[in-house]
Amino acid sequence: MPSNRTHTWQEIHERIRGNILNRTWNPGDLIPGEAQLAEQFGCARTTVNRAMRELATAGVIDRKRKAGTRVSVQRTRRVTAEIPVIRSQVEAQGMEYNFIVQKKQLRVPNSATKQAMRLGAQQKALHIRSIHLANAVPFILEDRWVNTHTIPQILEIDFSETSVNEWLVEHVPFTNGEFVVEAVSSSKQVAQALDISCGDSILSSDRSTWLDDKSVTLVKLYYVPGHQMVFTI
Amino acid sequence: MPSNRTHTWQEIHERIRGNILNRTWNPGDLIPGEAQLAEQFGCARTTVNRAMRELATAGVIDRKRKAGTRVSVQRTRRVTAEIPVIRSQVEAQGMEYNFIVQKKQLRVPNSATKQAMRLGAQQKALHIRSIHLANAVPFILEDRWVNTHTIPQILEIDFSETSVNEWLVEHVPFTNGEFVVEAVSSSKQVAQALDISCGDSILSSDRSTWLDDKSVTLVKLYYVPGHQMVFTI
DNA sequence: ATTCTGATTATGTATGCACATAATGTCAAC
DNA sequence: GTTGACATTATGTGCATACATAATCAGAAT
Repeated sequence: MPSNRTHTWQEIHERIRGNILNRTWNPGDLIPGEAQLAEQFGCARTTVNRAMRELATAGVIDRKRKAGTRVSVQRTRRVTAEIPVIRSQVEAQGMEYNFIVQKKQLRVPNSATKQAMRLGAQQKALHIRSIHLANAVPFILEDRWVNTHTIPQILEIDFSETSVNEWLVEHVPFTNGEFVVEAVSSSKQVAQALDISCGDSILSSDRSTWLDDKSVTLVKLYYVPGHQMVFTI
Repeated sequence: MPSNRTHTWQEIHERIRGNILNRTWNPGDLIPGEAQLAEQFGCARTTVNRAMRELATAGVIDRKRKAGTRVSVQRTRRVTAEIPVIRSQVEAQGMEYNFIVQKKQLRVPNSATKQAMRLGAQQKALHIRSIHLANAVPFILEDRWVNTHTIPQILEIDFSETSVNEWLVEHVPFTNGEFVVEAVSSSKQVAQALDISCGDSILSSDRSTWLDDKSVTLVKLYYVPGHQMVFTI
């Protein structure tokens, strides 16, 4: 037997969204107030409020106190994607994952990196370059800097079993970060590491993560040609 | 005078997040139950619930009925970006926006496109190719298919003033979609349109949007070399 | 040992109410 | 006409309570 509750917030969410999609209310239109909708749907204002709140965070409607709620006009498309740990990404495709650490040294980075990580002129950081393999074939080249002032314990870790990537995800939290994607032409060095032709068009991503105002790590990934990043709208 | 309310859900949100970041609770750890936290913070369970719900949708914690709440172990990085209307993107950089419509014809698309839009063998669709300019310099090449069965009214529109892009955003809602990014080597045709060298590495994005199970539009954008897409984590 | 059943428990959500807060409109004072 | 005080209003949030639901566990039946 179904619940005797009149409506769930999700139903209201759907009905409001439906009214928007059916053009009952057009972009820019003022939607009836919460109290009014609550009466119309036969439920509490709280319930309508929750449904509306979710719609607002999804960018479907714009809300302002006193002014009321209106259907968003410029619905900028918000795309999202889950960036998985590389191991999962490989194993999800039924391939065997491996990695090789090419370099690992504590040194003073170049000025661009120093600036990006807000390091002092003579401060060193841990530089790690590794290749991620799928079924023994190069898949991603990783060039990483780790701020040893923020994460001093990383110097003690042996990275022959776990990749830096995985260790950091497991052990180091971060508060915010940035992820930049661009297309580059593979340099000789990158081409050799990934076993591709020099000049091939490949995706590269730069990720920087922060623990409050302290930089944690700066990673540049070079993907093999043809790699796609999928986002949902 | 401050409110005599004990705590806002945002404060609780922050305190819980803080406890996670400070490693008071480690990844995988079980967090005290809602009732317990409510007592500890001196507020209603509803308030704790809301804070926890937000943390859960942000991917910081995992919740399961009866099992309890634990700090997420595999914190897959969820990145998001707002993809603006191209005009805004250009004007945000203080440049003048213009566009040129190169082609516009109703015809039967190739099989890949037909499949992607779930069109019948002989069904036609509107094909529009346009160039977006920033300060009169080519910025993005757009290759678009519009499903005229879903959006028949588009055939009546004059696209000399507004771009297809903008018209669709304004007038056509969609329920879901996909956004794929990859790096490609510019073909002769693309290079000529964007006024770049053939073979340059450029970003290309494919966006498909749907109104329930009916395809709305399929757009391929070719960006100018060096273009970056920025996401926040 | 295995399966089934029911109790227990943590999260999920609806409701009525009260009050907070921002934006807006109104109206009087100047 | 401009300014400023005040009422009004729609959204925002907190609380106590009640009940729903999924997962789990313990113990009984087989």
